[in-house]
Order: sequence, then structure tokens, then C-alpha cells
Amino acid sequence: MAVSMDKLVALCKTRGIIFPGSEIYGGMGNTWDYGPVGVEIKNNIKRAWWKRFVQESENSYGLDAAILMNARVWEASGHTTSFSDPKMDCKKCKTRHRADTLIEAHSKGKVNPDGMTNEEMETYIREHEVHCPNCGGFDWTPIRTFNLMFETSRGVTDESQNKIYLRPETAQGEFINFLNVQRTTRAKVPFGIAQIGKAFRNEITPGNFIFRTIEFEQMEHQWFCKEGTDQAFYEEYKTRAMQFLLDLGFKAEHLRFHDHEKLAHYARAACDIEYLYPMGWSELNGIHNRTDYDLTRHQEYSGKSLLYVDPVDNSRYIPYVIEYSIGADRLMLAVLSEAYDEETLEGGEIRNVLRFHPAIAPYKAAVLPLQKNLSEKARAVEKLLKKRFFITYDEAGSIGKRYRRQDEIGTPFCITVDFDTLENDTVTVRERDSMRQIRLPIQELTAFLDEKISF
RNA sequence: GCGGGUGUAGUUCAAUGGUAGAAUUCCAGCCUUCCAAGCUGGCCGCGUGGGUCCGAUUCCCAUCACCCGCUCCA
Repeated sequence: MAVSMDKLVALCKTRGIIFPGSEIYGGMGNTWDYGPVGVEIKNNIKRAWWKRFVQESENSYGLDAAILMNARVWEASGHTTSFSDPKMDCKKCKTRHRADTLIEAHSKGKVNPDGMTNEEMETYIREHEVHCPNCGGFDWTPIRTFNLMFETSRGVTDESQNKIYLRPETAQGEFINFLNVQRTTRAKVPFGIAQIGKAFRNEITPGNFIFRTIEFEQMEHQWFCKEGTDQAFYEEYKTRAMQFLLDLGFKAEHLRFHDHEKLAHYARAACDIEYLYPMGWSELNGIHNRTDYDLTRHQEYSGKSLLYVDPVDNSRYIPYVIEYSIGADRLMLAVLSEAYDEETLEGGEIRNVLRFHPAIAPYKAAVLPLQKNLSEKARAVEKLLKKRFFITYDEAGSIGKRYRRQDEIGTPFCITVDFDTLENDTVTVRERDSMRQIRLPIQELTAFLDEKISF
């Protein structure tokens, strides 16, 4: 059953998963704060990804580069000049359009506006009489560009200010540290650099909850390889990226590949994995063959050699890069949508259940005394398990109510301490999905949970 | 950013130009031996800022946020 975005947002807010940003000041568009439960889920997602793509991955290394970088980085990457949308308004029907999209559509793809300046695009549209696709009118405002990079400044006085940017993507951190990582790890091509970090885009956007936000977190794995091997690695990454999602518990029918027909000028191949979000199919992650474009540009702009010297045959070359990139917040949204379930009870009442993979669940288990006068023993069990796992404790209300509270935030196991526990040190372990109960000795709980939550 | 709509406890929803009411959640107590039981008590609200008015949650303006389209892509 597909969940509506409204319900998901409401559940996230009431259960401490995600709050609207700056709420007490009336909010701040397209920003969201992860609450006590949400931050655990998100961290678990990031941890699972890191485990798969760094810890268990062949020849892969982590990195955490600075958000603020020398502004020249963005000149080299092309963001300073081209990372802005050239927009024109139709004066007749008041709709806004992208100039480059208009040109592309008008020429049926024969003209590539990527390299055109705003003046050239305006001239093209005037000379070819490109009409408004909405109302058919031909009365455009001049192009206005919206730079998508957040600007700030370095320097304490106005006079000494230097304009710098919050990074609009994390990838450049991997590219500019390519040789640092390679030298210090003595890695041989092919090897990978992974990074999880925040990026910022000053977009004018409807958000769709955490799908598109002005501040977001990317998880990226750049694979540096020799030209000629690139397309094989590209295909391999498509498989790996898909397998990761399936292992997290995504249903195959909620995922699909989308190969890009239209490629960025530097790219050799590009493909997305799309997910069926509450608002429809949309991108979850991207895999791009970026060729040697990025490293070549940085070599050119920095004046520093970024050649890799093959220690075996002493050949020198700039590696090709396969980029695998997935938005942590988008994956969070997808995980929440996928986990969301509604159960209709006998009385017709509907309750929510979040069915996360146990590795992703915020709390691995809840410790519940059957009655309040068992709390001392229950607290002891909680204390024992807390050393190893993220555990919650609840003694308020009936046992059934407490089971369902835990279901709603996706806790996979409830551990109930009852009067028999006092006699023989065993507890009831109730599983969220099956609602089945088993009896386990307290000393076996750690091994039990360890096995269940592994990813 | 443009066009349309909406803003009342944590949530769902009332009422009102004269000090906002319910259900539920939550908290405390009683009760309670495994799937939202019951009883008693309690906490919490008119998005923000102006204006009109003796008086504004209510009328007007602005602003902010959210929803639906345009737009966009990690």
C-alpha cells in the first residue's frame, strides 16, 4: 500500500523522527530537523552504507573533506559559471521557463545549449521565435540566472571579504584529494574514495518533504580506474547499488533503473535508480561515468599534476571516474516510505507500523516490565543491553499499548520482564513483524540481538 | 519565484467582534500477569507582525509556513 506524504510527515513529526526546521519561528522553507528517533535511523542508514561501500569494499577508503573550499575549486568544476538556471518569464501567461530547455525542445535536441551564454540563448530564442510552450505567446522577459550555490565570505572586515561558497556537492572533495588518498594508502588503481557529507543548494523548490532540501547529505563513492575498464566498472556499480537497496529490504518492484539518454558533456554514461516515493517515481541515486573530466580540470586549474603513476609498468595517466552517489535524506525518505505500514484492527481502528530492516531500526529492542512493580528487574536488563545496543524502556500503560508504541517507531523486538523472570532469569521476546513470542534466558539476549540486527 | 488554497492544544476537529470547547495523545495516582481496558486528577492552543475597533482568534494588510500546479534532480 502506498503511503501518502501527509501521513508520513505527520507520523515523523509526532514520533520524533523529523521536525519542520525552525518551527517555533514559523519555520524555514525546505529545511528539516531530525529528531531523537530520526537521527538514529539516519545514522544507521549511513553506517550500513559505509559498511557496504568502505569497510567491506575492495580497495576503498573514506574521506571527510571540508565543506568550505578554495573558490577556485568551483571554477574548475564549472559550478561558478554554469551552476545556475537561466530562467525567462512569459509576460503573457506569467509562467517561468528555463531558456536552455526551451532551446532544446524547439530544436528537437539538435542544438545543445550547454555551452551558450545567456546572450546567445536570448538571441537564439528571439531569432528562432521560440514561443511559450504554455500559452503560445512570444513575449519574454530577459534571462535571469539563479546561482544555486550559497555564498558566504571569508574575512572579518567588509573590505577584506573574499567570496566563498558552501559546497553544492561533495564530489570535488574526493577529486582534489585523489592523490593524497592514493599516496597515503598506497592504493593501486582501480581504487575508491567514499565520503558522506552535507551539501547546499540555493534552489527555488517545492520540497516534497526531505526529497529536495536546500541542505542535504550525500553519500558518494568515486571509483578511479583506467580508461578502457571504465564501462565495465560502471555496469558493476549499477548492480552493487541496486543490491544494496534490495538488502536493506526494498521491494524490487519499487525500484527501477533509468538510463540517461541526455548526458552532461563530460559524461560517457549515466543512470539513476528510481524509487516509487509517495509522490511518484523519482531519483534515489545516480551512477555516472565522469571520464577523466574532473581530474583533468583540476590539474588544469591548480597547475598541479594529478597524473597517476602505475607502480608496475610506470605508465602515467589520469584515471577515469565512476561516480556512485546517493542522497542520505532521499534514502531516508525511501526507507520510511518502504517501512510504513497500516494495520486495521478488529474495531476498524488503523494503526501504523514501521517495518524497518533491524539494522536500520532506531531502537533495537524495548525493555518492558509487565507491571510497574517489576521495574527494578527490567531496569537491570535494560542496563545490560544498553552497553551494546540502542535500547528504549517503557513502563507506562498496558503491555499491549506499549507493544504498539514500539511498533510505530519500528522497534523490531520487545523484551518483557514478568514474574517468571524473577524466578528463572528468562524473558519474553516479542517480534514486531510476526507478533510471535519466544522465551529466552537473559544471558542469551545479546547474542540473539547481535545476530538479528546484522547487515 | 509565479498562480490557487489553507493556518485554533502534540494530533483530529468545534465555536466566537466581548477572556476558546471536545476527543485523543501526554503526565500523575488507583487498578492491571502479554497486544491501544477502566476510574480519578492534571498539563498544553488561536503561525508572526501591523491596522480598524472601547475591545480582534474572528474583519483588513503584510509576512512566514504548509498543500496543489509551473519548475527541478542528490
